[in-house]
Amino acid sequence: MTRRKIQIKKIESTTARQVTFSKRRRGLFKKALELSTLCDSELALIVFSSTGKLFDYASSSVLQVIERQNLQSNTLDKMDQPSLELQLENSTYTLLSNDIMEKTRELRQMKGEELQGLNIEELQKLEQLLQDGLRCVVNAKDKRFVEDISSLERKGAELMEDNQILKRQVENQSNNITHVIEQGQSSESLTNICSSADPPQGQDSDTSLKLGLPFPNWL
Amino acid sequence: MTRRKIQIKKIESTTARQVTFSKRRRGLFKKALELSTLCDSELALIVFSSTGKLFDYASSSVLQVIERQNLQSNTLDKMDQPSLELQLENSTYTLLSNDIMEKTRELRQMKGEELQGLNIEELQKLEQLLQDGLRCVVNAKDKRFVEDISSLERKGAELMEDNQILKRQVENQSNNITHVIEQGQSSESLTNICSSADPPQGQDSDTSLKLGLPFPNWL
DNA sequence: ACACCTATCTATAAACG
DNA sequence: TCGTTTATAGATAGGTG
Repeated sequence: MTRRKIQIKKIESTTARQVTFSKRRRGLFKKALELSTLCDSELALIVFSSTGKLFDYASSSVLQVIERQNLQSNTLDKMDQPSLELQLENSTYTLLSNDIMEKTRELRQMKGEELQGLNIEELQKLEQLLQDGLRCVVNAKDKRFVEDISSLERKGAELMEDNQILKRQVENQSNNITHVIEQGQSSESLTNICSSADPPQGQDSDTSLKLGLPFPNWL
Repeated sequence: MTRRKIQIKKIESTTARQVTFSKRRRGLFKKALELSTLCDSELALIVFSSTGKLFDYASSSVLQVIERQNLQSNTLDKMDQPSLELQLENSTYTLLSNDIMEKTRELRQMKGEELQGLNIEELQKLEQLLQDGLRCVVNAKDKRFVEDISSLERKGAELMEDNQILKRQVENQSNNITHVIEQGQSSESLTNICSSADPPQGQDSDTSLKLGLPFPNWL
C-alpha cells in the first residue's frame, strides 16, 4: 500500500503489528460504514485485537445502541422496557469482554510478552507459576512417553506371540503336505504346492516381516 | 473513489447501487482478511445486501461456527429485522463465551492442569511455550533487578553528595560560632552551644546516620 | 500510544464490451 | 449482468515529533 509493498502475513514485530492494527482497523470500519451507507445494507463487524480488546460496528440501530451503551456506561434510565433487557445483556457483555481482556493479558504475560508493567515481586511470582507449570507438563509428557512405550511393547509382544503361533501352524501345514506328498504325489506337483503355501525359510515373506517386527513400522 | 469523487450517502440508482455493493463488498472482505492475517486478530464480518442476501467472513473457527448458525437460520426463514438483531447479539455473546472458554483452557494448561487430553506432540509444544515464556520473564526480572540496583546506587550517591555538602555547611557554621565565641564569650556558654549545634565527631548523630548510609534504610 | 507527513500502493467510479 | 480498463481518490508503511 505505501512506502513499500508488504506481504500479507503475520507481522512479527509487536509494535509494528499494533500500529498497523490500529490504522487498518480504522480503515476497515470506515469502509464498512461507507458500504452500509452507500448501498443501504445491514452489516456487522466484530474485531478482536491480539490483546483481546473488542471493537465492533453494526449498521442496525439496535446494535448501535448497544455499542454506544458499552462505550459510555449508563444514562439510559430514561428509556422504557427494552432498555432494562438491554442493560442486563449489556452488563453480561461488558463482563465477558473484561474477562477476555484479563485472560488475554495473563496469557500474553505467561508467554513472556507485555512484561514492562510488572515489578520484581510480580515477575518472581510469574516465574514461579511458569516453573510449576513447566514441571507439571514435563511430568505429564514423560508419563505419556512411558505409557506409549509400554503400550507399544505390549503390542509388540502380542504380535511376536501371534507370529510364533502362526509359524508353528505353517510348519505343521507344510509337514502335513510334505507327508501327503511323500505318500504318493509326483515331484512336479510337489514343487508347485510348496512354492505357493510354504516359501523357503531363508527368504522373508511379507507376512513374516510384518509379524516379526518388535514395533509396527508406522511409528 | 475514482473517476470522480462521490458523496457517502445512499446511491439512488438501483443498478449503480448494486454494482457498487458488489465491488465494495469484495474490497471490504479483502481488507478484513488482510487485517486478520497481518495482525493475527479474530474478526467476523456479516453483510446483508439490500436484497437480503447474506455474505460473511470469519477469521477463526469459533467464529465460523457462529457464521454457520447465522447462515442456517437465514436460509430457513427469510428473516425480518428483529431476528437479525437477535442473531447478531447472540453471535457476539456466543463468540465471547467461546473465546473465554478457550482462553481459560489454555491458561489452565499453561499452569499444568487439564493435560490428560494432550498427546506427546502437544505436550512438547506446550513445554516449549513455557520455556520460552520463562526465559523472557527471567530476562525481564534480571533487567529489572539491574535497573533497580543502579537507580538505588544513583540515589545513594546523590545522598552521599548531599551529606558532604551538609557536613561542610555544619563545619562552617561551627567554625563561625567558635570564632564568635573565641572573640568574647565565657567558657560555660561555649560548652552549651557546642553540644547542641556541633556534637563530637566520634559520636554519630541521627542526622549524620541517615545521610551517611549508602542505601536508604527503607529497603 | 497518538497525530501528522508523504511516497507509494490499492480500491474503485465511470466507461466500454 | 457480468468482466475489463483506466484515471483518480483513498489507504497506508515507514518515518518523525
